Amino acid sequence: MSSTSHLHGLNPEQREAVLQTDGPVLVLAGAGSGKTKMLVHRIAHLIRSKKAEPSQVLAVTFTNKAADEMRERVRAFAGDAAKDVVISTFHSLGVRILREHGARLGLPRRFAIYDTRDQLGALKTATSEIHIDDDRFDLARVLRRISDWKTRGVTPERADREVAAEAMKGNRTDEYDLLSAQAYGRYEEVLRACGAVDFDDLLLLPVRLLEEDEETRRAVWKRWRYIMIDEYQDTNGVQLDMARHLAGARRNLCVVGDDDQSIYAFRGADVSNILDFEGHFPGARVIALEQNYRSTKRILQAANAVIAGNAHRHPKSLRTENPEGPPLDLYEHEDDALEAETVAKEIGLRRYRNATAWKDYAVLYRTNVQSRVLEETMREKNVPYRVVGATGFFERREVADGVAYLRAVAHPADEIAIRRIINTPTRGIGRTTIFRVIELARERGRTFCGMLRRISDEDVGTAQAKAIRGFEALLDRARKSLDEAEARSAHFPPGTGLPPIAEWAMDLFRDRTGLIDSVKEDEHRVINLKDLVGALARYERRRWSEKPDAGEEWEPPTLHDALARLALDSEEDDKDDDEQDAVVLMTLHSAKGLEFDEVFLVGLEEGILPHSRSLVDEEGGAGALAEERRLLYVGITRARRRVTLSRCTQRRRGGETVECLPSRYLEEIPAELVTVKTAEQILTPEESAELKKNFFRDMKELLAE
DNA sequence: CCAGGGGTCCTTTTT
DNA sequence: GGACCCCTGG
Repeated sequence: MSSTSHLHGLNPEQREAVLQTDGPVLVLAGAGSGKTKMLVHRIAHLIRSKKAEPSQVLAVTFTNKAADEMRERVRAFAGDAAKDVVISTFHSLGVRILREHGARLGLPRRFAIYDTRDQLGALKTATSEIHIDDDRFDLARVLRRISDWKTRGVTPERADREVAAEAMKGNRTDEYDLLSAQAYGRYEEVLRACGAVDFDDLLLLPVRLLEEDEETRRAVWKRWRYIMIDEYQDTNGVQLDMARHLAGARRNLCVVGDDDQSIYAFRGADVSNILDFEGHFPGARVIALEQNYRSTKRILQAANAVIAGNAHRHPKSLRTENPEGPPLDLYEHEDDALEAETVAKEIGLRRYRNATAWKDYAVLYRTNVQSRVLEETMREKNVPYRVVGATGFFERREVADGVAYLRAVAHPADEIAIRRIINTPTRGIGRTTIFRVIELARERGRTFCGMLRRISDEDVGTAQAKAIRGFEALLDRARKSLDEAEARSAHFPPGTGLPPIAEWAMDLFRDRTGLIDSVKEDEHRVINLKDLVGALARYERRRWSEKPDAGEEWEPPTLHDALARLALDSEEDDKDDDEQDAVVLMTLHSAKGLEFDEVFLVGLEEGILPHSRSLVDEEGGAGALAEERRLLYVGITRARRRVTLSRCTQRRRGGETVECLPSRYLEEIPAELVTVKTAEQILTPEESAELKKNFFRDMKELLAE
């Protein structure tokens, strides 16, 4: 077999990118240009041409969703030979490196991973300890500042010096800068004392290891010989460093991305990483994928017109051989309730007329709050929908409590988790007692958790001390029974019932802690807790299904590992799998990388898109507006067949009604591509009757099932 | 000292 | 729907 015979089905650009396996390569992949297909072929080519063992190939993505999808497609295309290829997110890769080599940085073998909520808790501990009145400050803002330093690799000492230097020069220093610099160091200490790392650390610490530790470096270079990075335009400074270290002297690095789809500057992503790739990796080949396979000509023209307004871009021009397609629609509504209603009606009508499925339609918005009205209206009109992303499963109070219990058991030093559940359900340990414990811990130079373990009747009241001892005993017993559950889970494949760790968790929530009992008046909350147990069960089964055939190393399922995955994969909750037939609601950010037949882009107004925060220029500068434009570009290019835009002249925000002006980007779309409509035009009385009949029929079908 | 009820404010985008 | 605060009653 010739080594290139499997490349048919690719266009010449894609083929060139696949075959370019030595040295650094930048693939500028326009929207809808089949870049995932190209990556899948590239992986297969590396294996088939015997350039690398499957396990020496590493593909890095940003989201678990993207990793899952690529894994699936690689397996479908290249079969079992490719199952050892490592496809991982940056953060999971970080966990992997830290588990193996983190001890060199003094990290415990089983560290906790803190999400934003936990980070805020840790920051609050940190600021209260240095006697900063936290009421006056928005800690989320302080945290963003700290995170910003971390993603740029700035240490607390350097942050302190920089801020002090600015103040010395008499520059107007933000009091937030001063506070953040002070809090930063203490925040890091709190994390270490809790045996925890935050999301930034998952990138930062592995890079530090790769820089400072020869052994880690050698291990990584030995392990992976061909590196691929998807969505490269979203990398930040630390991720660029990681890319450099992973590639090493071999520089077999292939990055794929589209600078026009860079939408994560707010979390440190730096477009210049992709714009200056040839500077960072001299001698790099640059290949552009400019053929679009996804959208109609009109959609592409509209998208191109919008993005053309941005100055600093890699020049490229997308073309397509797809049909012209219908014009884009633009609705102008009186308010957001009417907007939602029209979207729901339109989808119902079009689905009926075109005999399409609910899941062919997506509604995209700039901010999560916008989903509220849409959800209400969809429910009202019996349109099945699915909200992707935020206010997710893990943010529900009871689920967060459940997870905190799991963490309190798995990580005895995890102060944030323990403080969250020490009095849920209430067991007589109130605020005053907690403050007393914090005070005592400081006086005696102990950690909060250490203090809890040694509390005496004289330290707090007798009743309180008893309650604390009871709580500690509860955790101890839970730890012992977890050991047994993990032992069973390691030795026996899961049967039909709940696997051991999941069963243990169920027992913990139901009997040991009374958590389920405390929420039993709300059926939903009980179900959510059971779903959390279900997530553990799925984890255990998956772990077993990944067990290699013989001899090879395999990590049996553990609660600690399950928690790490849960923390990194917020989508873990889509138990009712992706294939359910429902309209998809999500933010423009979540939509990147996806495609739909029809896309509704709502809220195209000044203040929403572009978002008001990008106008006031906190630290984003002029770049913020360019990023808003890219968001719209991403939104438009998600559609295969049809795009419907809408805006409102009024919108309810909080309690009051505010006036809205059309988004500045709307007038940049050539008028001949757009049909302007008003809500009255969509449905004639006959159509509306037709629609009703349709719903009736659906209901009947549903009941028949 | 603790629990629970009833106000207030707020919400850019995410691993 | 949250997180947070203040108030009341045990």
